[in-house]
Amino acid sequence: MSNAETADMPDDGAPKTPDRLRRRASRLLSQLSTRSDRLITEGLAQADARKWHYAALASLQEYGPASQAALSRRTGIFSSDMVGVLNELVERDLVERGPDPDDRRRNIITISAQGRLHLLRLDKVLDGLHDELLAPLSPAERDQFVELLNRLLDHHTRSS
Amino acid sequence: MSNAETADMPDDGAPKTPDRLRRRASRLLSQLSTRSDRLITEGLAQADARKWHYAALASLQEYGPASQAALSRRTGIFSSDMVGVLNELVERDLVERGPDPDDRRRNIITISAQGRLHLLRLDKVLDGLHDELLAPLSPAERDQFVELLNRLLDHHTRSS
DNA sequence: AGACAACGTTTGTTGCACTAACGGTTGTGG
DNA sequence: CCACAACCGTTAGTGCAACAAACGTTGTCT
Repeated sequence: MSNAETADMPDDGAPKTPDRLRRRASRLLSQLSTRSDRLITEGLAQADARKWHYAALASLQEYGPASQAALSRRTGIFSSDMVGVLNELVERDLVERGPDPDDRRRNIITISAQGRLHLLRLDKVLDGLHDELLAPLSPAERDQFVELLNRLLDHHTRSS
Repeated sequence: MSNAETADMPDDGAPKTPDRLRRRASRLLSQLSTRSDRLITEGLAQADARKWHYAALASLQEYGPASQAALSRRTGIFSSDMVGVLNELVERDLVERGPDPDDRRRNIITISAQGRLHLLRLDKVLDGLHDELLAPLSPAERDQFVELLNRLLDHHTRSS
């Protein structure tokens, strides 16, 4: 009976967030994630791109040509969604999609010169956006934040 | 020409995530958030609850009876969604919804004894789930993680 | 040969964040 | 007093991301 405010005023003034909610990592994560998502999505839209474009291009750049299935596994994008992403990338001449002569089930996706260039541009854009996203954190804190996220994500992807 | 693997093997073996993606906080956030969301949602489902139930009950417990609009502001739930949440809570006798005699536009929502009890149970459930969610982190790291999240979220809710 | 798995694709489902519009009510300015 | 804006709760609907199901095609294994 000592913790709750049960005074006469039932309402507003300062509509503050309950303490319980400010302590739950799950809630903070989902709230922050939607803000972050919106920021990134809008930022990339001005470069005529989506975050999945970046994921696919980055994967191609770092690991070389790959099949759509391999791309799906590396980026976490579902194959069903990968189709559309690659359609858009092909449309923009950022990648090329050709049949694999050794395995006619597969397509081989290759990044183009324009694709590499576009990837560099997107890197710049994302650098700026992340500066905005992580603005209140010092460089050291940003690194630790990323490290904690990676540890958590690794843990939850292994046991899936 | 020196960084990409352009060997003969075009494909799998170890479908690892590109480095670029492992460094972007936005991506880590959204990936982790979906895992976390699923974990919490499934866990709460076994207690016949959703995360929004918790948010509403917590807000009522900490700040006392309130109108639906006030609840919306405090929890971040949209009024349009609040309707359904409260319907479910009323159905379970966890809250009571009555008209405000002083302002006939409003409803006054009050948490019931059962509601308080249910909230305690949910706290226990969430404690367990967060133990699972934050498993790889030490207690100190968990605290710092939550603090960083709060700082970021505060920053991005002020400037909205 | 035949069973089975992987590939790319289409289609559809679910849940969430969010917008738009509504009738009903209140407070405000003139 | 009365027009008018602002707020309330509610309904309906949009857009998008994460995912599931099924398909025909192609490769692999025995």
